[in-house]
Amino acid sequence: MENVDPTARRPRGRPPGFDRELALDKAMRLFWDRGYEAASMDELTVAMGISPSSLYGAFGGKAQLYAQALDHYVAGPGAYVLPILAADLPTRTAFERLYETAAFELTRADQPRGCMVAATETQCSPAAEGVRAAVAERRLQAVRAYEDRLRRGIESGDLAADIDVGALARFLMTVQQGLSVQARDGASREELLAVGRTAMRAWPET
Amino acid sequence: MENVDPTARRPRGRPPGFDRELALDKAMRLFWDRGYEAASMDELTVAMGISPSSLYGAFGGKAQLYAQALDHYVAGPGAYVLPILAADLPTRTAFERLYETAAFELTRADQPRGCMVAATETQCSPAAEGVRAAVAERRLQAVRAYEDRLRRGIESGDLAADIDVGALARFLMTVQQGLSVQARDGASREELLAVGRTAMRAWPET
DNA sequence: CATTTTCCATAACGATCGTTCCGAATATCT
DNA sequence: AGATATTCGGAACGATCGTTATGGAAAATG
Repeated sequence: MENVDPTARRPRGRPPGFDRELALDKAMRLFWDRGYEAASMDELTVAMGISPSSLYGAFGGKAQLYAQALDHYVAGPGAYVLPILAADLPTRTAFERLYETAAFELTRADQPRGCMVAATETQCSPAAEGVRAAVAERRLQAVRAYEDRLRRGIESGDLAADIDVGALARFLMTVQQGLSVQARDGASREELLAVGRTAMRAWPET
Repeated sequence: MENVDPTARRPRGRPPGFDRELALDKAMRLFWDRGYEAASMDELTVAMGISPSSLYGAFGGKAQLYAQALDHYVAGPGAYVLPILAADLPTRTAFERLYETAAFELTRADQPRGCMVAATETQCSPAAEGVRAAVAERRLQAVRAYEDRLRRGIESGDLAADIDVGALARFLMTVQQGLSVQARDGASREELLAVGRTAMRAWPET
């Protein structure tokens, strides 16, 4: 934190007239709900409560705003994933909890449905290819995080050493992606929970 | 078939200068690759080899063209699903084969990657809400087809009568949707096959 | 209070969006 | 041949896209 001290030296000119974090949060929610291309600058500026010139001054442009909104998502509404993987739980329990939490988070009434990363930006115009690639990279990171967690499970002995870590991690991610589509299509929390429980039946015998 | 007879009576005016089915096929591939909104009329007319006026005359407009392209997909590249469900196979074998075939179809070099239905149009501008709803309805139909197949399995005795048909069907569909995202992200055929095999471990004991 | 610096609302930009209009082309029917 | 019917290519439409330029308001410093 900085600049919370009222006596702190402020820069020379007129101070910004909006809360940067709050504006970013509004942008995140619109991108999350609509996707990158379907969220227009007009809608963004209205949602954020700022003018185009302010948006460009503070964030750089639409693509850069999306990138920051994506970070804001991963650090905010999507931040539930890593702590569950990092927690001191049996490996199987960790993924059970991951799906339970996902079922809850993907269907919250106070948020757009689904995940901003899992199943978005799979199609786009050539102009948005950069954004698509950035989101796809996030998905790849998630698979790698799953793999790391599974390897840790093997090391700690609660997962057989001969399992195909890549295949299992990719399967677990596949279910997450499918859950996100289902959530966007209006599936209920209970339905997602049932899907997650069914998926966990694929867990390898120890 | 009709109008294959060369002596058949032609309608009054100038005959169309393009093959309607072929043009629809080209449109389908572009929509399949790009999604509805990211495929522009300009690109569509170029890909189809016709002018905007011909497109409107023959298909009605962009949204109607998409609807017909979606039918064309389901009757064409996406037609592999229903025969597998209808085939006289053990229920479990049917879904094993479905995933094997999906892994093959979703990664064909001569087609856009992924499925045109499974994980597309989950986000869009308000103007395209109708298209989004139409694709979502197709997804719902697929889940229902899975449920029907599972119920048939219970009747024929190769599936326990007390299983949660809805949950299992939805899980199977969830995996299909996730596979489509993976395919679009560049996953290999072998990786998708491995995911499918892993998913089938969730199959209930008989 | 004057000056300096920054912010921001508005308007305008060129490009592209989906759609429509119009004249020329090409067929059949009388 | 002339009238009629249908299609086609291309230009043009209004709307909206993301972005930038302009100019005045606001709040700091000196």
